[in-house]
Amino acid sequence: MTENKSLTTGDIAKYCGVTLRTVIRWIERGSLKAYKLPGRGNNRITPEDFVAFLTAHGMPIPAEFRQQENNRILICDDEPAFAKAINRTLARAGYATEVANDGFQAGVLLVTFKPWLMTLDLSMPNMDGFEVLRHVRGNPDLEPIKILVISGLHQNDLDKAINLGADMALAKPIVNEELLAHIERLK
Amino acid sequence: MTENKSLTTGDIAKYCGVTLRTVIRWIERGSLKAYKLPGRGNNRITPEDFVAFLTAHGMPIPAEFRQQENNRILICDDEPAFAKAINRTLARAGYATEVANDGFQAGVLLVTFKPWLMTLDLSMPNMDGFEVLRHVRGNPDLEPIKILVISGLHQNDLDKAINLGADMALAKPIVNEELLAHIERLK
DNA sequence: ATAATATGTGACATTTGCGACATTTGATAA
DNA sequence: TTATCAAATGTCGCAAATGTCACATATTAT
Repeated sequence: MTENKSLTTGDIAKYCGVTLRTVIRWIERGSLKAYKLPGRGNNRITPEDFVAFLTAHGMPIPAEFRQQENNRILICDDEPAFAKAINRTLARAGYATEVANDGFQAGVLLVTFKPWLMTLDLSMPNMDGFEVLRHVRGNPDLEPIKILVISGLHQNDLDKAINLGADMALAKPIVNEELLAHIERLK
Repeated sequence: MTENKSLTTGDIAKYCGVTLRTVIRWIERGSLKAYKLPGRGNNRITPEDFVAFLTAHGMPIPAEFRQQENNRILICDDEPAFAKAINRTLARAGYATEVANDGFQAGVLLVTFKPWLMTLDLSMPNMDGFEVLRHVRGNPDLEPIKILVISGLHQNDLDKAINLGADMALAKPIVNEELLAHIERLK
């Protein structure tokens, strides 16, 4: 539960190498958005507002506020057995993984799980991989996610996937070591 | 997830980024309205009193307590013409609408658009409406959204949809006035 | 029923807001 | 360069708000 905790003026002061008094002045001036507790009006700042403030002023962002990067991977495959196999490989390699068995789950997890990479199986009867690819690349609101296509289809389908914005396209069968190497290279 | 359940001091503390002790002090001072359980007088706060408290002090309101404005509707239909027809009807009636043509869009929009109601066509070749229904009702993290199923399938499919958690199931063809009336009744 | 978890309370420690004033910073003109 | 000025930031002290800790007890889960 430590992840979504609001910050006090003291916290901000430490992060910015500045006095608490100064932080309060920033808040008073409106540069830093904050809300007040009912007591005497002690200030609280949400992490989001803090990073917005930092980026707006070109200030360095402390490591703990940087988005956790390059460790969350979403596996999109409608065949549970295959998805499980990939999941096991990636989980063993230390990645935090989630599996989507259809387009709906893929959409939800893409937004809530915020992966930096997704593996996408094109040859799925219950879910059009090309369509997912088109949506993700066509929606600027979605994270600039890396997409690694996996497919048992023909080479021209892999090429088509690349043209649609996939960062990498692998043909089945997949060798675990190769998969991990390709993911590592996409970082 | 957002039932009409009373909140404990611990809940409030987490939401406000504050200690349980402080919450009790707010209650003692009268800033936060609460009632006491018979046992030792443990405090309980109704969601209504909580949001009243938050707004009164300019504090941010957590997403799960934000008032459902009952005006955002998500239309799930893979047939653009039919989706457009429903969209026109709902937009004219004053609703804010978004259209999802496949499961992926439905998943993304459900999370980002946060509709209070979704219309769901079951008879879609590119998207399994039953699967969407199952996912939405099986995922406690998703909003407790109202689901209005629209289908050209047989009556037993409508019944199946109701069993899966749909709040209403209408058979095609749809009469605009009836659709609006049913939506109004679900509010 | 029993165990695990959450809550209330008091005493005490720490942090915070704020005013008044000192010091630094950066720009500008002499 | 130096002087000067305004804005921003730092320092100090106090009162109020909030946090911490231990423990008894209520509530919830098993």
